[in-house]
Amino acid sequence: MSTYHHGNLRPALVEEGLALLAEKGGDGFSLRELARRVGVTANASYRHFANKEALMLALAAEGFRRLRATQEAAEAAADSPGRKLVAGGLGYLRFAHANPALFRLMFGAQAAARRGGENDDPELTEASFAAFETLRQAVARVVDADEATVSRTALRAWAMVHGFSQLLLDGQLDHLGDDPLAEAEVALTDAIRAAGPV
Amino acid sequence: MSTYHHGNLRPALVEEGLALLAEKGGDGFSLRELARRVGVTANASYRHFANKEALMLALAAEGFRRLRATQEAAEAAADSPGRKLVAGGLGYLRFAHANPALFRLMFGAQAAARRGGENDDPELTEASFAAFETLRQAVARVVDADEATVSRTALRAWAMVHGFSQLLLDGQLDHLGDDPLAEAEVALTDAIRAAGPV
DNA sequence: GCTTCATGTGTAGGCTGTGAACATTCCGAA
DNA sequence: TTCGGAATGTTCACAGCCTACACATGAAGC
Repeated sequence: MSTYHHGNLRPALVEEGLALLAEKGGDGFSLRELARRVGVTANASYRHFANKEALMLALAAEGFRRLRATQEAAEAAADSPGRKLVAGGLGYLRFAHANPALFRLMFGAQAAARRGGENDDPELTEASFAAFETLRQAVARVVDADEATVSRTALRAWAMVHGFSQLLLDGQLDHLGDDPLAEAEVALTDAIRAAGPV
Repeated sequence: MSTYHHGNLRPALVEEGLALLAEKGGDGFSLRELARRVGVTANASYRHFANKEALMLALAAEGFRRLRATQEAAEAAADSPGRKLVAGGLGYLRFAHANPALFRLMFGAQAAARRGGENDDPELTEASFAAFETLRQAVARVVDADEATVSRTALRAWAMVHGFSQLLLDGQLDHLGDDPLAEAEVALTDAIRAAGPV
C-alpha cells in the first residue's frame, strides 16, 4: 500500500471531527466512526491524541479560534464603535446557532477538563481567553471609563450575549415565533443598546 | 427472595439518578451503574423508561421542578417586589452552581429531544415553562407596563441570569477571584438593578 | 385457587474506548 | 547508498456500555 501513512492525520481528525460533531452531537460522537471516516484504524488517533477527551479539547480550541474569527469579521464590517459592539455580539449569537454542538462542547469541555484534575489545557484556555478579549476591547471602545468599569461592563455584556446564545440553541426561544434566531437577534440588539451608553 | 419486586423502583431510579449525575457528570452517567446502586438488574429500568434518554429526560424534568421551588423559596424570603426579583435570580444562579451537571442536562436535554424527532416531552416542557413563568411574574410585579414589554424585559432578565449561571459553572468566571460564585452574585445583582427600573 | 398482568432477571449481540505488541514507512547519519 | 532509529498505522484483545428478547416471579382480581 502506498498510503500506509496518512500523512496528515491530526488536522484531518480535527477537520472531520468538527463535521462529525455537527452531525451527531456531543453524545453520539464516536472515535471509531471518526477514524472510519478519515479512512484509518480506530487506534491510529492515539498517536496524535492521548484519548478521546484530548481530541474533543482540540475541537473545542479550534471552535474558540473560529468564534473569535467570526466576531472579528463581524466587527470589521461595522463602521462605528457602537455598531461594532452590536455586530460582535450578533456574530457570537450566530456562531452558537450555526454550531450548536461545538458551542456546547467549547464551554462544557473546559469545565470538564478543570474538574478532571488537569486544571488547564493551555491551548484551550488561551483560545477562549482571546475570544473574550475581543469582546472586552469592543466594549472599551464604547464606554470610555476606568479599566475596572470596562471589565465589569464587558462581563455583563458577555453574560447577556452568552445567555441569549445558550437559550437560543437550547430551543428555549422557539415559542417566540418561527424564526427564533431573528427574534434573538433583535432582543439582543435592544438589550445591548439599552444597557451600554451607546 | 422476599424482595423480587423492588416496589418503588421508578422514583428510586430518579432519586439515585440525580445523585449519580452529580457525582459522575453527564458523560460517565451509566444506566448499569445506576441499577447497581439501586440494587437491581440493569434491565429493570426498561420497565419504567423506554431507554436511557427517557430516564435522563425525567431527571431533567425533576431538575426544573426543583429549580422552580428554589426560585420561589428565595423570592418568598424577600420583602419587596424589587428584592424578590433579585432574590429569584440569585436562587437560579445558586441552583446552577450547586447542580452543574443537572443544570447542563436540563437545558441540553430539551434541545436534544427536540432534535431527536419527538418534538416535545410534555412533562419536561411544562416543567421548564413553569420555571420561566416564575421569573416572568417576578418581573411583572416590578415593571408595571403592557404585557409585551413585561415579556421582553423578562426575556432579557432571563438571558442575563442564565448567561451568568452558565459562565459560572463553565469555570469562565474563575479568574475573577477565588470565590467565583460570590463574584457572580454581585455582578448579577448589579446587572438586574441597573437594567430594571427597580 | 387460578389467571393475568406488572415487574424484575438472564442471556446475548453489537457498539464503544483503550492498552500492548507488531508492521510499515520515513528521515537523518555513516 | 545503506542502515538504524523514530513516527505512524494496524492487529488483537478486553471490559464496559445500551438494549432486545425470552423467561421467572409475585401480586391482584375473578
